[in-house]
Amino acid sequence: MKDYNLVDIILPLAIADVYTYRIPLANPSPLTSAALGTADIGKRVLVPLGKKSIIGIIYRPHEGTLPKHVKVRDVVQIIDQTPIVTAQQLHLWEWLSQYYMCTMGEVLAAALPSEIIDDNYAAAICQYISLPPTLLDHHAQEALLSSFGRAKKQEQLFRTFLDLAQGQWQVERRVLLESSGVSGAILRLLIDKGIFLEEEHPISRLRRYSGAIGSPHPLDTQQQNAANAIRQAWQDKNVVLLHGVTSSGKTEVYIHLIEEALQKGKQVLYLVPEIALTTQLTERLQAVFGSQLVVYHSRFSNAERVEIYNEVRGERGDEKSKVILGARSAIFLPFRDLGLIIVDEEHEPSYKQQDPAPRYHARSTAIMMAGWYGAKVLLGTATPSVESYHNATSGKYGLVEMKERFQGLQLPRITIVDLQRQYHRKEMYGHFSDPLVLRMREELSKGKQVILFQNRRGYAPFLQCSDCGSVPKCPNCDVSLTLHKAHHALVCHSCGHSIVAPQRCPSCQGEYRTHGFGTERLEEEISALFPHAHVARMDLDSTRRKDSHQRIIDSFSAHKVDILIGTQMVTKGLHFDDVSLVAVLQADMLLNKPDFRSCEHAFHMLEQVSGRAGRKGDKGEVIIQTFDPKNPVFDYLKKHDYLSLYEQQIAERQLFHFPPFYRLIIFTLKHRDEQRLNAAVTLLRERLEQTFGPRVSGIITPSVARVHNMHILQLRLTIEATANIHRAKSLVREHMAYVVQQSAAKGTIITPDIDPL
DNA sequence: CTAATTTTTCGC
DNA sequence: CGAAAAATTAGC
Repeated sequence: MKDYNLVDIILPLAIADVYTYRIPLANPSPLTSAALGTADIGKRVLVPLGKKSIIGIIYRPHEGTLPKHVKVRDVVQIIDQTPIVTAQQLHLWEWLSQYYMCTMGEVLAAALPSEIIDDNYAAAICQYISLPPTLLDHHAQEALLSSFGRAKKQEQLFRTFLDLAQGQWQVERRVLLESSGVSGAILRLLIDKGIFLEEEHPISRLRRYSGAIGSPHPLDTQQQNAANAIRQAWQDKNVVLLHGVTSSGKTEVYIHLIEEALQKGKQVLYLVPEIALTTQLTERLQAVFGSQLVVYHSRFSNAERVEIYNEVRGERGDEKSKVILGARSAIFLPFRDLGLIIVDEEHEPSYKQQDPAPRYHARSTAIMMAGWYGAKVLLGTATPSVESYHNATSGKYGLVEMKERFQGLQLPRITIVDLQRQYHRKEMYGHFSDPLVLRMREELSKGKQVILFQNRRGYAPFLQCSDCGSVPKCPNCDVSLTLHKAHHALVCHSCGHSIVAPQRCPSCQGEYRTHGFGTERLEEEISALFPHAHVARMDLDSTRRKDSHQRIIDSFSAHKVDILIGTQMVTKGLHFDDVSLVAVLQADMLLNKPDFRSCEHAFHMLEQVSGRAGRKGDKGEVIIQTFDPKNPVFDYLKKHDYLSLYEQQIAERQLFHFPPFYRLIIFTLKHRDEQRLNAAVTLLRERLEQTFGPRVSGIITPSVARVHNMHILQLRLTIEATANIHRAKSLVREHMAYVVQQSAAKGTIITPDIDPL
């Protein structure tokens, strides 16, 4: 007769499998019976691991036999009264670890705020002092005051309480002691006498909106039609793609659909690519949903994340936390009644987590979740990803279009400037072409604002000695160092390594010349060209400090700044009424990436930037400077013709075996030692080729072939979309396991990236 | 992830 | 040659 149960525990570590532990049943000692509740799935447990103890999650009862060499140990403690991870969450974790080829532990570590896993989980407590019911009456209080007699301190304490209580009959303990100046011992005495009651309340660290709540704006005809079409499409499809041009008023459509989900008692998950960049959206949602809205992203403090986690999990009927606005990691929250998931700006690459595993795509994951929860998904964007548009036109998703800008706003006029011609004719001021300078002058003199976009930070991407031609490189990575003039530094944008910028070439004493330009350089040129304009720069360097990002936006919004220079950051959903001109200083970097998505990405980004131009009244203008004016992307952009771009892209994707017709897996192999790396990549290629034949690429040298002193090589596996992907992945797993076992390849780190961007 | 164990490197 | 540093592996 066995006196224990075996359970599989997920540990928050990168270990390949779940570990099995025993839950003792018979003859519990007083200690263990107190520590061991029922071992339900989803509860946290404290288990021994090596010499230490660690918290994990009960995953399932263990089935089958264990390998001989493992000696099963006992669970130390079952931590929770009720499970903190729902069955649906565990299902999600399972799917993620299978699909994206990572361990359950890696998913767990990403899914739960670390404070839930670290033992220090208790909510912060605030102690309040209140009165027993018998003393709530005024006469009873007077009678008590006169009975204090010689006990002056006690009387003083009680009077202070009455002053501070102000009808609430509740004062924070700390406040009462400080303002009465009485010692804690006196307070304890009165509590023991039954004159005061002591209560503990958890303090909330959530900054919950408490301002006025308004109703949603009424929808115009186009918005009304869109909302109806979406409802209609949801009748027989789970996912609808809402393709609406910039400022067609998609947000109000979302708001109406969210309201409907809330009325059915459902929760709503509203995903955005970067929560820090969406103050305007947050404010709008708060104005409608008030305290029902919570904002969640991974940069919140752990305490806040734990609190949101618990509230989302809260019991049915709880009026709070019904709408969760979050970045991609919000998919991990313990929803009870998820009815709607909105994926705003669905084309944004930041929905895919890149570096630490799990390398998941929040859009794909949201669509899977919707199936399990019986929820609906709305993908919204002005520039759909080729994948989503393909799914929509092929009938897998519903498709709803909004083609007019809200209140009859016009789409901006787009002008392409040929840089080669401009340089040839010497019609350039630094990096500004004549036509651009001219248009900036005109707009600034009219009191309008200008946004300049350059997707590169720093002063110059590299220096070169004019005598010997040497270029300062990062000692740890295969990249040149970027000059940051303000800090007199050369910085590696790959690993962050930074050195003092040398005045002259250390080997030949030659002078350095700068090559290329970043936002910092533009800022310098602008102040020479427009000495009277107020200029601000928004990039990673100027927004390091907390709130500095918001401060730049606020001052630009308040028109304290005339010209805003920035990287990608300025392209994201901000609305400024006075911006009449947006310029892209050099589009070529976007176009010339060796990547099958570069054309699509360039279109997304340039279309998003253009969306910043022209709000009220006039038609806005966008000037794009490029050395490649004949690139077809510009024709699509000029006409705001997404459809033609899509048709051209999808044809190319089919022709060259790319998604959505084929699935990709990219293997990145890293090793400090180049020889071992070469051995490993050759081995892996051989093995893969045995089962996948010509679907395996040649060895790929990435554009940065060494980072942090690790050499990097890649392989790409191209699998037909119709193939059995589970079978393929299990073969891939075998090959990877085999290669890292071989002594010639020892120490190679192989990371598979499923559906790479 | 941490701790223990094995391998490599390095200084005298 | 032995100590110190780095790499590797086990943990249920």
